[in-house]
Amino acid sequence: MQNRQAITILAALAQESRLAVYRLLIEHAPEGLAASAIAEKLGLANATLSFHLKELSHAGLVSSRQSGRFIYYAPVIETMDELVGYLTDHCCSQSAGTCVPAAASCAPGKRKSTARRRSSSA
Amino acid sequence: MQNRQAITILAALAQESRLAVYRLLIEHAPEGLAASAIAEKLGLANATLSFHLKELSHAGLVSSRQSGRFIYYAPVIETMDELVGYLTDHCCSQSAGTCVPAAASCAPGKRKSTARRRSSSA
DNA sequence: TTGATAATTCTATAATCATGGAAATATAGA
DNA sequence: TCTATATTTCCATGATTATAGAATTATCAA
Repeated sequence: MQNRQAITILAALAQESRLAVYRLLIEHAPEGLAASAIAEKLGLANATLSFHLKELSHAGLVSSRQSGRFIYYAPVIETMDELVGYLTDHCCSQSAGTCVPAAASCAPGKRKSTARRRSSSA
Repeated sequence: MQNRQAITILAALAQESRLAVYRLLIEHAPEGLAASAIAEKLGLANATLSFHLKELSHAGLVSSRQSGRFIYYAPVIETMDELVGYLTDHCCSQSAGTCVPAAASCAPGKRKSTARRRSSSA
């Protein structure tokens, strides 16, 4: 993960509406929700939601797929995995202490592998 | 973790200078670095760094302790732990898939316990 | 106390971002 | 095709944020 990408991801999540959207989509992972359903559940104007979904997509935090007239948005868990890794990268490397690297995941049924995760995880 | 706190933490990290400060402090966990050392390493003006350190402190991402004329700043790992938990909370709860809850940690020597972590971790 | 160093606060400016109405685009069904 | 529905883009407005010079506060050593 590059610095600029991490900033983009963090900025995407550091906003009330977008964080609510993301967490709602996490609940509905992996299939996701249609934009109209998100707008209704969170009480957001269409234009506002569209703006925020674009930000989340651009950050790689959500993906979209068309199904008829609906566009379904779903979270991309790998992105969160990588972000957490980046944030705690090289932890304590300049110190004497031993360190447990970070990991984050939420994969339905199967655990998606990323560069950094706790060794004992399945 | 409350929604507002998560926003504060994410916003604190979603800025180039602050993310650089945080990652630098992570490297130097757990003892941290003096403000002057941070300013020098990252090439930031004193006033600018002070502004950013206040944001990071306010978010609970760093702590400070005075030592003579120096003020040492160190990362607070527990905050990152809790944030990651919050971000992937209730993952897939509205779906059929099984789900591995998230965890993040970087504790020198000992693993700090938080509300949510992978069950198999030490 | 005096001088030097460390860090913060004050302040103004420039830049970026969130919001939603209105218009435009896309899809589906009849 | 025509109509209804789903979503996005355009645009203007208000609000928030980053930056650093200058002044201020705090600590130490002599």
